[in-house]
Amino acid sequence: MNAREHTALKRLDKKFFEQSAIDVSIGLLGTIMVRRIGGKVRRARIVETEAYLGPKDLAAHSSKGRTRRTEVMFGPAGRAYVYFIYGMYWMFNIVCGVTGGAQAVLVRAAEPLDGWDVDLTGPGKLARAFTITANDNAMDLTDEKIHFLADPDYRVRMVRTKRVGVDYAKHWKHRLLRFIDVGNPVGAKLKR
DNA sequence: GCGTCGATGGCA
DNA sequence: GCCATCGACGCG
Repeated sequence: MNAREHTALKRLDKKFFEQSAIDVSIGLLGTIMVRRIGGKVRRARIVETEAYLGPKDLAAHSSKGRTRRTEVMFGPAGRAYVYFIYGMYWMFNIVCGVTGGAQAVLVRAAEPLDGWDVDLTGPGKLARAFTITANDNAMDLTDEKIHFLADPDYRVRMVRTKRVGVDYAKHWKHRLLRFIDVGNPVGAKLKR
C-alpha cells in the first residue's frame, strides 16, 4: 500500500456480499475496511472473520427466528448487523447471502493502517475503535461511511478454526467457521 | 505468560 | 438466565 496507493482499489459491491457467509468470510481477509466519521478516515486490513450460516446454525442469532434485533439479518446482503453484548460491547457483522437466508459474517480483528496506533484484535475492540454502534445497524456497507476495498496484490495465508464462544451451539460448535490470516503479523498473534 | 472472574445490559 | 467480550488481577 504505498506506490500503488493512488491507483483506485476496487470497492466490494453488493454482489460480493451476496455470496455465502463462508465465501464472504474468506473473501474479506486481506481487504481494507474504510471508515469515514467526524471528517476522519480510518483504515485497517481485515485479518479475522467468522461465518454464521443462518437459522439452522445454532450459533447464529437468526436461529432464534425473526425478532426486532435479528430483523436486519433476514434482509438483503451488504448491510450491517450491529448488536450489543455483555453490557458494554458492540459487534459488527455483515449480512450476506440471499435475502431471507439470514447469514452474516462477524468481523473480529484487523491490522490498523496509515500509522493508526490502535489494538483491533477482538470484535469489541474493533467496533469501539471504528466507532460502530446501534446507529450503524442496517447501514449499507457499500456506502461512503463504511466500505471495503479489495487489494489484489496482498497475499492471504488462511487458517480455519472453530468459532469463539459458541459452546452452546450443539454440533455447530465444532464447525471450522472462523478464518484467520496468519500471514499477517496481527493475525499471526491471534489465539487459536 | 496464562487462567480466572467480575462488569454490565439487551434479549428471549 | 443467558451471552459471537474485555481487562484486571493473582500467581510465583
